[in-house]
Amino acid sequence: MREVAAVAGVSLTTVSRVVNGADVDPQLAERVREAISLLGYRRDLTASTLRRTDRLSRTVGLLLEDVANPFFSSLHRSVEDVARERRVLVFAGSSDEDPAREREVIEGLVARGVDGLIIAPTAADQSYLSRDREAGLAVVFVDRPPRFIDADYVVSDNAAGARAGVLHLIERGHERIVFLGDRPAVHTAAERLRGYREALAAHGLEEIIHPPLSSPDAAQAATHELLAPPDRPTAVFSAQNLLTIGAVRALRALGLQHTVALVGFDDVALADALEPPVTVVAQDPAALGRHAAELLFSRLDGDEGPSRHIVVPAPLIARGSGEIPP
Amino acid sequence: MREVAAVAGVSLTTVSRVVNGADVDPQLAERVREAISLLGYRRDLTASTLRRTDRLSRTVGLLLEDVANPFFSSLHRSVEDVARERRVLVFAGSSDEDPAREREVIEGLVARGVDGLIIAPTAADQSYLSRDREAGLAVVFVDRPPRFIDADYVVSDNAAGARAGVLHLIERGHERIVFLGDRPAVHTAAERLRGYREALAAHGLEEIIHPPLSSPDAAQAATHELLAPPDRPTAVFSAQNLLTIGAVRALRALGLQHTVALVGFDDVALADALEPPVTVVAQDPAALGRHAAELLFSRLDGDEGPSRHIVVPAPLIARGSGEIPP
DNA sequence: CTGAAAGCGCTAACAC
DNA sequence: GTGTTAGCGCTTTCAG
Repeated sequence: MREVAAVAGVSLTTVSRVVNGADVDPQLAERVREAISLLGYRRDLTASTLRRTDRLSRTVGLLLEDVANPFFSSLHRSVEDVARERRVLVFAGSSDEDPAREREVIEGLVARGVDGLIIAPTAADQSYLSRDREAGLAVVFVDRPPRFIDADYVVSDNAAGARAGVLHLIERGHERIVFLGDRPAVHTAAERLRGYREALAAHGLEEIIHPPLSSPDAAQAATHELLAPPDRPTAVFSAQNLLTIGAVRALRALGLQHTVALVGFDDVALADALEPPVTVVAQDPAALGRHAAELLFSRLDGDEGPSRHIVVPAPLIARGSGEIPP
Repeated sequence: MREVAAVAGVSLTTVSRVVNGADVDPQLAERVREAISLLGYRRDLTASTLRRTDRLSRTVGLLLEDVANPFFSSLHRSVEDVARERRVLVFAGSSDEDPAREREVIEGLVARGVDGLIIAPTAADQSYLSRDREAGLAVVFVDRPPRFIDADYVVSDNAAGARAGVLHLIERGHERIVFLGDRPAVHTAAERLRGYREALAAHGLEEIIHPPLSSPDAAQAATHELLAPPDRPTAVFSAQNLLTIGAVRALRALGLQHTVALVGFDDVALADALEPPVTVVAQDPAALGRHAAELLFSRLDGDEGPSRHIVVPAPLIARGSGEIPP
């Protein structure tokens, strides 16, 4: 920048003004631009951030459970799209539902001066962010609400979606419906379990809840074991995309895919091309991400209103597997 | 930091030394640590980066075609895992195969002072990065080699994988094998097309190449149209994960999934649970990402050797759809 | 509209 | 081992 100023024969201030699009004499501005392209100069945004009054880095952090899970990766993409319109870059990271890892990544993000954070929280408490929020950090939670801190969040309507999925089975005559889910310490898992319970309770049916599962393989093994006679359940409700994949594999391996009904929470690629196609309660990860990002940027734009909570519906998509009779 | 120094009754330098783990009198260090936790002080890495001699930000940029494509998102995850071991954070972005967007994102990344870049290139020329590399930026290309610049890269063995996939069909007696692929301007698409051609040429068979496709829907429509009699092809080779999804849907819609053979390049979730299960040439996105990240960090660690090129094999996984006879 | 000077939060040289 | 001083590259007063 010093060189640019020297070549253009102006002061550093003027170069800065040109770069930032402030009012500058057109002739001078032109000279500066020539010098810039001549020298291949590129502004150092790190230094800029350090000095500016607003301290903005045009950078946000996105902490998900796993960037490789299709649900989260499509959420990620929609956040990126909103950020891009504002020339903001996105740090992405995975917590693997490990609270220590969550904190570690977030500390790193904050230390690097991100303007805002979009977090799918897994820790039992996010109050450690309060101080940073007071210091101007914008924070929005997504997929799950935060705990012990009042903040914006965007979630799917997990309980209602699960309830609708299970009622769908009950209405078709199923009475023995097994629930496959993640650890209920996770908000989404707990809510989906609640929906399942409410649906069963409304009809006086008995709960069949498998202990928490966390991978397709575990879900496959669990399904395999649960579907052994006697008293075989007539339907399976799997509360998460990866678990649905395991359940599908097990049903197929047992040759029961046309016998035992299946409804999954969260859509899965190719679910519509399976035999039978899989009925799901479809989340809208792109909408979750978009809303979260828009909320975040509205805060960065100065919106100081009370915290906002958006609930995105999760509609049932009947495709076949959920319509198998008992 | 000034406050910390004041509270602990030491100089700024000492605080800096404690934070950076340099040699400090244990008693003083303890006082400093107390002051730090009392004040909730967190080092500003932006300022640190600006001042240090090595100018390292412990930050890298990852530019993919689309962070939401399962192939790229799992590559992303493995890059994150390698970076995490070094406490390096990852910016992720999508180019959508748009060269202008590629440059735009990369400029943003460089302006923010990333230490290195992992790029799945789509532009016709990456030589614009030369200057930054001379200035110490580490750059590794992944999925596709760079153009007009000599640099490290990690790719799948696209041609050999495609050749093996097509030969697999030929060996089973297929003579009319259609190719569905992306624009051949993209390296991967061109290589896979080459593999297809070589396999056919070796057996004197005629090429049936559909014009470039870029979405599952387009692939579905194309497949639908191609499979109309007369002269219906007896096998389909789809050269990309999203295109395979479209092809599967079309075959199913036509009721031809057990009649027309299908081999896809790149694995797809639930491919093994389809009816019939889909035979694929499986890429290893995690290995691509891991190698790329390790290469990048070895450069950042000072490796100045000649550029290295890693080719990851893409083995065929026979599952059923590729073994349907003509 | 332009320039000189101060300083963002930190680390590096150097002296003590 | 520790403190003092200078300065990374930029933006922001404040004078002109």
